[in-house]
Amino acid sequence: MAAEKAIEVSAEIKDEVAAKTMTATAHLKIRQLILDNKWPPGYQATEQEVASMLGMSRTPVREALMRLQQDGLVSVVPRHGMRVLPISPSDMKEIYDILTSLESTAAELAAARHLTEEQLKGLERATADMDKALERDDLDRWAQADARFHEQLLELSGNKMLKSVVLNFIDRAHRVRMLTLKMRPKPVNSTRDHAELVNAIRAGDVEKAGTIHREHRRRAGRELLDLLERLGLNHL
Amino acid sequence: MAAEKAIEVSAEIKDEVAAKTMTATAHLKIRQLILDNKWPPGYQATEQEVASMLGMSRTPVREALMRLQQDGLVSVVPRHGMRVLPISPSDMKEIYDILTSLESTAAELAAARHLTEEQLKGLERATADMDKALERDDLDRWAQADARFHEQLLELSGNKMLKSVVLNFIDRAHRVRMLTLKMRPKPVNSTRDHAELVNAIRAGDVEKAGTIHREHRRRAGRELLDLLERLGLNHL
DNA sequence: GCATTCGATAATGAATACGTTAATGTATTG
DNA sequence: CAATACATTAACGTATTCATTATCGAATGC
Repeated sequence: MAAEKAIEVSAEIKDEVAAKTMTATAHLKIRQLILDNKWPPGYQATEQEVASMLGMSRTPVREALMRLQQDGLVSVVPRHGMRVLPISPSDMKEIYDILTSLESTAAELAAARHLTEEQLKGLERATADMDKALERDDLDRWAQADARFHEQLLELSGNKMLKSVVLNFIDRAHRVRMLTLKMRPKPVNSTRDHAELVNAIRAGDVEKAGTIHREHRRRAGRELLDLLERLGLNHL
Repeated sequence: MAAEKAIEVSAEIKDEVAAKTMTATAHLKIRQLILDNKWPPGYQATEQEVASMLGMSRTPVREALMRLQQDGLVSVVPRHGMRVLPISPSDMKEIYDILTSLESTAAELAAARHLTEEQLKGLERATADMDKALERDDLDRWAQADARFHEQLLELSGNKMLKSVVLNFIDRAHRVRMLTLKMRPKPVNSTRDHAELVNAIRAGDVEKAGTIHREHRRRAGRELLDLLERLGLNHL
């Protein structure tokens, strides 16, 4: 009875992830389905349905769903199965306040470490890629480079726990950011912000690195929230 | 064969938590055993052993252990069961950097909300209790009041996700803080800091609220790390 | 005596089985 | 006709079973 659902699981996703355990596989696949909007906000399915779709038993699916619930991507309510959580503007505000706080701390930590040019290389490259992508109006590539920049920065902060928390919140916001990517003003000054940030980090200017990134995130958050409000988008 | 372990599960803990599901029960009980240091850092047990101790099957225990792993309290390694994670000084630094960042953000958010006296009541009471406890040299009670203060502050920030992240990191650091509570200098200026913070929040002074709390946490973190280093405590 | 290989053991990851309980639809009653 | 009671069903939570595989120890060879 769970044979087909409104949204089918594409074959690629079904096989490409050759992970270790079924639980890990289930977690990865479901997460990807959600991030890619293949399972849109509000999408519901019972444990058994998900299990059938993924070709495994309920046990690992159940475990994966519990993890995803902790990750803030789904909610699991008895008798109704899992449900992909929609993101409201107020959720986005919460997320952006957290990201602003933690990422600027990451910038400060990175600046305090007096990194070598070698270590800064990754940030430089990502910045350059963002620039290039922007020139070509290739927003998808820009987003990729931007993501790389942020991940590098987190890595360079040296704080592993901070990194994993931030990556989780980036996941939560992913869908909304992708959906609005092409609606918001081109991120022209984003590149400049990033370049300035790299310089501050290179100079070991903790204060400045933190401030630049805080302002950068604040602005981005405000723009995004304004957009959501203007468009009346309430649950994404 | 799992009948008795070096460390027995006390009867109170075994029964007092009458939660809904076995999984939730297991999670709560194990968490409590770890926070109370009944299962000290490095403590190991197989799924089956834990299940026997808690009087349930492996299934809910397994689920609980996965959650606790995400919470950063245990690690689960195949064939060796769960292991209570020790906290190193470098872990403590990571945790304190995160707490400093997020809690000062919480203070800023609270200040920005222009709270009513009614809402500030909880903070006032907690501060007063800290004072009283300190006068009586009752550090346990002081710690309780301190915890209440921080939880109230998080609540007043209005950011639920931030609150839950912070509470998780407070959990991770709990053991170390309790162990060092009586070794570090009496938190005499802590009360003053908190009173000042409440005033800044009352006045709606975002900048000041953030700064005060940031400095407060930074100082506390430094003191704690210095202590750990002086005592050569490496895994708690 | 020490290292290595082989095999018994046990712990895990996953599937399955089972009892409980909430949701749904039907029948009954006012 | 509306509301309530009841029966049915299915989803879940947990226990149990099963296959796989790493680990530990003993036996063997050097």
